[in-house]
Amino acid sequence: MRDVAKLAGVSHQTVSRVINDHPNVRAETRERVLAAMRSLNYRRNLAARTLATRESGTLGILGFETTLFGPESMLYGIESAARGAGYLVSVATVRELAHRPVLEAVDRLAQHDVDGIIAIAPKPAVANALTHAPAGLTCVAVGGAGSGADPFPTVRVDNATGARLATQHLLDLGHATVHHAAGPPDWPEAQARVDGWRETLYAAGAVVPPITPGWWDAAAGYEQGRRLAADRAVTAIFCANDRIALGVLRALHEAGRRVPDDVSVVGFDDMPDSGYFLPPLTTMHQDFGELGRRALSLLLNHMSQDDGDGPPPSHVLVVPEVVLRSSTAPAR
Amino acid sequence: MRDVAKLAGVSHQTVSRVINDHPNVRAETRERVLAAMRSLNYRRNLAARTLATRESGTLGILGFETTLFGPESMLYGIESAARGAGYLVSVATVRELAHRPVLEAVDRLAQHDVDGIIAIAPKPAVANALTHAPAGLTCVAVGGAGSGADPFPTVRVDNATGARLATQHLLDLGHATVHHAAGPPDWPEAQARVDGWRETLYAAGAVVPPITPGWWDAAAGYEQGRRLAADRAVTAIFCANDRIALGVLRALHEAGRRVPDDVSVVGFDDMPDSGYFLPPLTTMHQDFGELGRRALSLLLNHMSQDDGDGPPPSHVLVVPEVVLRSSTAPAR
DNA sequence: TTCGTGAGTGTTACCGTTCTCAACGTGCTC
DNA sequence: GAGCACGTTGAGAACGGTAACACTCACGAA
Repeated sequence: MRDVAKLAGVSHQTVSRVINDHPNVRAETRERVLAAMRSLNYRRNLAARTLATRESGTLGILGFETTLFGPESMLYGIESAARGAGYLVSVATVRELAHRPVLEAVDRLAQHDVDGIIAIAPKPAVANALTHAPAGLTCVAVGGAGSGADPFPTVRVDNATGARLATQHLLDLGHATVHHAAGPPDWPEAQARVDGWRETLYAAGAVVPPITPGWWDAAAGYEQGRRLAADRAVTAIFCANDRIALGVLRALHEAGRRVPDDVSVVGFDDMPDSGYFLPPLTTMHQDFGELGRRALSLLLNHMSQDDGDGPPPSHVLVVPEVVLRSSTAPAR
Repeated sequence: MRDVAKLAGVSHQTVSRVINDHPNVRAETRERVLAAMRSLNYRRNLAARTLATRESGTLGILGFETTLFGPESMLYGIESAARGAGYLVSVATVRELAHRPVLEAVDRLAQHDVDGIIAIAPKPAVANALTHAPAGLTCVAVGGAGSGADPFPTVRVDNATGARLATQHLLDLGHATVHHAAGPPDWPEAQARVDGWRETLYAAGAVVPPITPGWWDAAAGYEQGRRLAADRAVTAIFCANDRIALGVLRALHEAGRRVPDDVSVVGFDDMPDSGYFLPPLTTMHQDFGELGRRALSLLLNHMSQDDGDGPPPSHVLVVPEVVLRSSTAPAR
């Protein structure tokens, strides 16, 4: 920077002003400085800037170390949006969604002076830990299913509504009731899907079948599918996600129950290849990339106005949509 | 830091020495400093350290903005290993695997003073761009299929061998020949799989069926599957990855050709739920997390010895393994 | 004419580390 | 007992920017 200043015949401060688009610089001077910068191939040193301003131009993403489809695809949405806003993203993952590890991850990010954090927070432990983040560090939580009164902005999927839509779709097809292949009971998103499903059945005066605790993958879905396939009364199944649905489909197939002729199946997520399951899966579409972008814009919003207490945190709720394919059919 | 020094009754320099585990500090002094640090809840400012040392404690990952399974799951392997080594990872993604965007992404990372870069480099454009990275910035490429003589370290999957194993497995089952549902022809990894497949057929004296250009997803697999299903001579198909295999399975099913009774199918990748396809997919297992860890350790290795020209770059080659499930059976 | 005002620019301090080098014991060797 | 190496410590200068403030003009109003 000193070299640039010398070459342009100005002070380093003027160079700084040019870099930061300060208005009070004569156009001719600015040109001279820009020319000098070009000819010296000057690049501003971000570390020095960070030291002086306490702003790093970096955003932190707090992730969950696993191969769940949702969290992964969100990363790209966030990253590309962040790039557009001039930020780089750093990732810190936790192996376990517990208080301590999450705090440590936040700490790692804070130590690197991130300007804000987007936390993938599918379980309350993450959100709780977030409230203990250093003051002045803006956080946004995405995922999970909170009270809607969290002390920080959130972006969430309206899982209950999604589940209602899925269940109603099956009821509308004439099924007497709808069974549910549930996710892990300690995940609020899974619980919200159970709630939406159950409410819809109540409202329709349908029997509410029992559920068993599960997990998000096909293996767990297969287990549940075996249970459900054994019961000839089952004609419609709403699965907590597409991977579970994949397992359920296999179990039904092995039991000789045809989909959708004998049993209708609905998934949740609309992951990339669910249109190629056997049969192609009717499911609830979620746009995770969009979710990430929304989270980012929320974060930037709150970062810019975090002086004082500011307005109450915003809460974005995204409603999934039904994607009709071939795994559902009218009850016979 | 000044406060810590004052409280401990030493100079700031001594505090710095304690932080950096400099040997020449009296044990008693060190204790005093550590106590002061604890009581003041001192945290070293990384930006200042970066400014002084030009080392940021951050590693860059150059990714590809898409939902391909491999690249995604590598991230977690890298991140957790990096964490263990005391690094944070920053991610820069490109939308397009071309020269310019890749250079820009490298540039973004360089501007944030990353100490090294792991580039997901499935296509040569990435590797080429990497050679133009700023001098002194250590890079490692993972993926793709280079000459084995790249100027930087690489971690690669031995796709040709994987394809050979898959093809041989099908030949060993008694199939006269093996058809191939290929990936995109301009991706070296896809090409290597074609090569391995073709060589194996040659060696066995089997007919080499024609292939058509494809893509990595189930939709493309479905297209290829329809073509192959129409040909009653097809009894064995080696798919360039599991997603393609999913599409192929659907196409075969719709054509009334049973798997594995009429046709055997093998995939590549062993993605999480391929054991729950209909039928469960025999495939080539790749451990992407491990790939990421290998890449990281290679990077750290080369970073520590990058003074001078150092030794020639290492090249790691990982061989995939056959995972036998139910989509293959002896020819009838 | 005189003074205030605001645009344009420079000067100096400061952000929180590490690096370089000098200074001070202390114990050992000769 | 003098000289010397070495372990221990400190003072000051980087590192490369930004912030705060002072200064110089040109211009318009009093």
